[in-house]
Amino acid sequence: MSLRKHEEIADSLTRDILLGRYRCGERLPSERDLAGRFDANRGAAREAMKKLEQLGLATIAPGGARVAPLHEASLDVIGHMMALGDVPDPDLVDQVMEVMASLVTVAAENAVRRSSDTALAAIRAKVKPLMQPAADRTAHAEARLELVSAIMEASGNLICRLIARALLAQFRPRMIPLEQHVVLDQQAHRELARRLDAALAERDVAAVRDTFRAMSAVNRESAQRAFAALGLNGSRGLHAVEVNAS
Amino acid sequence: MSLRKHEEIADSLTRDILLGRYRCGERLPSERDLAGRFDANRGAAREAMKKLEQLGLATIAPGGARVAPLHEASLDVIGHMMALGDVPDPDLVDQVMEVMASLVTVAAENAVRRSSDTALAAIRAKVKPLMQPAADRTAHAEARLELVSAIMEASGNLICRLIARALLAQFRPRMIPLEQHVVLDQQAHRELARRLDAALAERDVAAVRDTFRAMSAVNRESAQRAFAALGLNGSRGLHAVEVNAS
DNA sequence: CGACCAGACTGGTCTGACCAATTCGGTCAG
DNA sequence: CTGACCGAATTGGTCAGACCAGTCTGGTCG
Repeated sequence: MSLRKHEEIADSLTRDILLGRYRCGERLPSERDLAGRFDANRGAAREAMKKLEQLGLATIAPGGARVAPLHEASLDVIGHMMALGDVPDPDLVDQVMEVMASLVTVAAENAVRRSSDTALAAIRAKVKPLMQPAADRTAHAEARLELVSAIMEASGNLICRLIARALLAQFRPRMIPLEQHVVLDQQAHRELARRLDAALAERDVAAVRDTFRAMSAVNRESAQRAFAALGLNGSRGLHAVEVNAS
Repeated sequence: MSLRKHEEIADSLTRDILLGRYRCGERLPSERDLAGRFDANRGAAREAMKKLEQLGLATIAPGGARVAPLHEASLDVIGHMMALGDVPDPDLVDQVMEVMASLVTVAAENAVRRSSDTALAAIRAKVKPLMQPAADRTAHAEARLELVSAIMEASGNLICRLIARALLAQFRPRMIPLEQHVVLDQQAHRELARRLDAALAERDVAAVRDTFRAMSAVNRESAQRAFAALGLNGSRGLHAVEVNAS
């Protein structure tokens, strides 16, 4: 058990809430109660509760802490939601990829409009590896991520960067167990990369947008195929974690 | 001074970091030092540092805490960034509105595709008020927000909802001082609302997308006009808060 | 049956202390 | 003079115990 006490408590409570063992609005155990139950200091229990509040899973007030509605949680909960099972929920993964695609498109439009020629050339350099047959799966994924990072950086939109970073930080580690089942349509991807490169060269905003949209569709489909290969069809777990109003 | 000690310390440090008084990578004062400087308990200083770490503004490790690169911060920093001056930075506001527009579009596409007829009718009911001359400014803004909320809820994309909620929670309060200077092109907006209503009725995804894009353009322009009315042209403060790599 | 009140309970804060790891300074060998 | 090296001071991490103000609960009284 390398986890510190407050992490142990926080993880346990997080799981319990996300799995619906506490209903929304219900009272959570008191700090002293938790401290006793986990054989820990009250400070540890307190820190755990703070963590839960930071995640937006609980509102903590004098008199007692209560479970908050899930739709008021922080963005950081999705990492915990994806960690509930040994494999993340397919629907959730698709939602993350959808939002990521949208953000990348926004960033790309800005990058195309605002970047200097040299900055644009740097981005195109990141596209190059995607136009050639990939050495292996992870190398290809790595190249795609580098392209996304470059575009985010060049976009000049800090909000975009922050959200994308937060999403990827929670998303990537949870996708590792799936990586070996992802079969990307390399040929289609190479063709799209070529189109993207051309669109960037001409600073054709509409073409860049459309190409990214197509790319994201390919990625999302391949991810869902990976889930299917594991015998998981969509719409599975998100219903258990009901998004109920207060 | 109704602020508690740890809030006072955290706010002070947050300002100092965001204003660049501490460089990225630089060491922050120790907890004991802060406690002495603010005449507070070490627990208060500790809590303040925790808050900074939660904001992603600092990485805190045994041996000392250091300032983290801004682009690795949490989404919650933008609220603090917008609170740096008496009026938020125009560029930052535009970035937030751009991302929001993108998210709303994504949500709307999903809502159109996935909603039941009754749910879609509920959304169209939120569009109705926007098709008529608004009673006053705030009522119109309120109506737009309700529409966005309804679309987010109907989208079924939890990530979208969480991000939009987090953004709006930080965005709205900071825009209050600007509200009186915002002059929205009511006629154009009514026309767009009509187009949106028609597109929703026909479940025309492309039309919905285009209409939202146009709406967001109108909103962004009117916001920037409000800044111009205050004598603030774009590109002002974000350069002071340089986004420097580690 | 409802209003009300006291006591138990809760989170918020403070004090003071100890530990392990990291920093930082000076020291000493090359 | 430079470098490695080592120990003391400092740092964050944790713990224990205590008090306060506000909330909540359960029983009592009208």
